Amino acid sequence: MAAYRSAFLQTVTDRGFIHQGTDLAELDALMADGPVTAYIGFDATASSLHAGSLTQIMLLYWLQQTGHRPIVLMGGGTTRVGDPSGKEESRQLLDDATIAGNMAGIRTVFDKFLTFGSGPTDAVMVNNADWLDGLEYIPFLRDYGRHFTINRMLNFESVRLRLDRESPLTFLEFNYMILQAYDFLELYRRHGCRLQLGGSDQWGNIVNGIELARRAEGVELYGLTSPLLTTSSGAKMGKTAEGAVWLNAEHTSPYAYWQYWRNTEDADVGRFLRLFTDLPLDEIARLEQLEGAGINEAKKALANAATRLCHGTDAAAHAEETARRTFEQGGVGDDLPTLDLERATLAAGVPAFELFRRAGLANSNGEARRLIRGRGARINGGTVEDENAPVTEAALDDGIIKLSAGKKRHALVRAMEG
RNA sequence: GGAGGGGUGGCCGAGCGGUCAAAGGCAGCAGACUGUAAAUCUGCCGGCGUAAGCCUACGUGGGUUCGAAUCCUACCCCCUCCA
Repeated sequence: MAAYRSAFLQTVTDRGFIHQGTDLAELDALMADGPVTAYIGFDATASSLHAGSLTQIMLLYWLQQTGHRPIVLMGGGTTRVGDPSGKEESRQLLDDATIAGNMAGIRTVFDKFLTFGSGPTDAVMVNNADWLDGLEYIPFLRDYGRHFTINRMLNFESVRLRLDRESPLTFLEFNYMILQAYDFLELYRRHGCRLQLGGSDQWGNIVNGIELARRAEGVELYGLTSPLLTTSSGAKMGKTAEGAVWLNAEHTSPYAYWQYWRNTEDADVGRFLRLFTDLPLDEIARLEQLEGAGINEAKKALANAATRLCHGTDAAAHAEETARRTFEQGGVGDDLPTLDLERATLAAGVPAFELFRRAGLANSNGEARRLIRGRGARINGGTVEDENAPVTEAALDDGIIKLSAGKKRHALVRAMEG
């Protein structure tokens, strides 16, 4: 592995973030020399980001930590176009209000990982709608269209994929890559941005931007991509039963987030520690050595560190404590999802299946029934035998009832006065 | 514009007048085994209902029929070939 002079390149290389890059030696010299401004583009198709974007977020995190300036580029303009991306269907177009709302949500995620401001290494968030919306067709074609040859664009993987499958690729989508290249140029002009980071699927777009800047401005820009991640068993990052693992507490609670990382597959622990935590590499090397059941220590360290970055020290400690009490002591922790019931309701009795549904451990009464019939449901640790049996205050143990669906999913029921 | 093929449950994909809430696979949930892991094996896997049963569902709207995912018809969308 090459040794770099710049802390950034050294760090991200050591941690496994780098898939490929342009002219790494030159970039290294540039970054060793002083703060460099770099960006990653995110689209505004959802109101938050999920764990699948974490690699990119961590790249920006390390960028800032090593003394450079991150730009978070929101694709407010390009979100309305849609990346070809090899998918069969063109992406659905969103309206402006939705996009604006999504951007605000995403900003709150980045606030956890980056320091925003106006200092030399403070992060900024910009919206490409700021320059894309005002583009005029003819001048744009004349000034920039000349730099793109169809011959080359047809060779990009995202395009070729669609053409090979003879799946229609609209001109709208085809333009996405031009607009994205233009983003890089524009960020260079406005913010002196020299580097674009992104997933390996963005390589073509990044190179396009570099190419365009060279022709239009005679300037050398750089690009780095990170590998596309899957878990060792091939699943996409950041997906679970409930869907995506979100990075904001409203969508995915810190406890659920902690659990996600705690349940990492053995084979992924080392890799994830390097990518998704800020733990020092020698500490990670030690954790990686653990074998058998000992590897659970490493998974806890992973969960703690990842949750701390995303939700803060307190939330991480809470989540860990809840997990400890719940799993290691068979007890309860206060971060567990909780259903509050009025005392009178509970006194009257609630059928077991209904209670499981209301506590969020089943999505429908039928699912709750099946869970119970399959002997996967427990109340205070005891298997529920009768799906219809009413659960009353008699089940209250120290003021709460602990419901479990399987070994991992737990919830609490509390009685409230009134 | 002409000719042909197709739109089925979260996804893929069978079914082509009743026995179809719809084969099979994937994903998911639960059980066993474990270490809150993976792999493996087993069960479950539209909604409501204790149940009988009812409701919703096979692109959309009409229709034929005792009965339609299956037949007819109009419309929408996708694909292939020809111009």
